[in-house]
Amino acid sequence: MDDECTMFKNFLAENDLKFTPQRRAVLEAVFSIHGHFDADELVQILRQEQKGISRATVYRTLDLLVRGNLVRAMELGESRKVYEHIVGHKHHDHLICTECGGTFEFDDSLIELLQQMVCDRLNFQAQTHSLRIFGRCKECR
Amino acid sequence: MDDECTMFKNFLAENDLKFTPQRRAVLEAVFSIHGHFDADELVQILRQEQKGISRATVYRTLDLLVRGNLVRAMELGESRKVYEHIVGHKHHDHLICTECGGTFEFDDSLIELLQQMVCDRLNFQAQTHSLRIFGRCKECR
DNA sequence: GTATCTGCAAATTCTTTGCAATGTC
DNA sequence: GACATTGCAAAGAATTTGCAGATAC
Repeated sequence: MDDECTMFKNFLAENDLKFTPQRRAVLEAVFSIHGHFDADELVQILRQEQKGISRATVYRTLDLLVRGNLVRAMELGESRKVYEHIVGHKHHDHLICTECGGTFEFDDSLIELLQQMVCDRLNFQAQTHSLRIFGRCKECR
Repeated sequence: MDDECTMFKNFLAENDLKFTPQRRAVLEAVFSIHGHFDADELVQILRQEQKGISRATVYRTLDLLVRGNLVRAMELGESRKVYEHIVGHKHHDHLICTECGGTFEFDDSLIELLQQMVCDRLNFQAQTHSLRIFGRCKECR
């Protein structure tokens, strides 16, 4: 629980940025959510906490967290961006139900292999990937 | 070249929609582009053709083309949506360079297999997928 | 003829930015 | 004390929508 805080502080220090109460609050909110969330959900959570943190600060901090590799940004087929924290959350991919909009995570092991093969062939240096499989979930079939 | 036109007409007829000159123009523009494009590029092309087709119509028609399975919509890491036509364009995935923003297509054969495995396990009925590998391309390394 | 289309401009949605006041190191 | 940061409100970018007149079938 202090892990991410230290990481964030380090990232900030390395870039001559400051660790403010607002940034701490956003960080805590982000790590209190166990799944996906979007910027607005974060704003709502922080609003409930009465900390008076502005939407602009949420966006700005989210950007820092992504750049600091504490948070991953994704598009799950919707228009707005969706985020999830990285620490203690291993990489996974998504099944997205086109009927109910639900998302389901799955682990990839073969994909890493495949990624390697493709990249070798094209002389590409892979950093990360995003695999989304769209279809109909168990319930909606 | 008439293929997509027939398909689109069929789709429209099936849904009690009309085949208008504007829709024909958008269709032709879409199939005149051989790679990815976004809504605005389409607007520009049509503007050059002096056909006076409005931005709203472009968006509306693009939506129809996607629903009619003539066009695929994707997000390649940018904020705006990117499209490509489907007919005569087999499915592929993308390598996206995080440095220069370039995109490179590659074919997937293993992925289909992997998709099947994952879906069987989770009782999910796959319709399509999108695999994006982010990293640095040959030039940018 | 009638229900669908179109263009227009206004509205939405999500995100970013300029600025003056404030706070961190 | 200097420079980063904040909130606010305004600006932006991409897309959607309401409406009145035009049009395909």
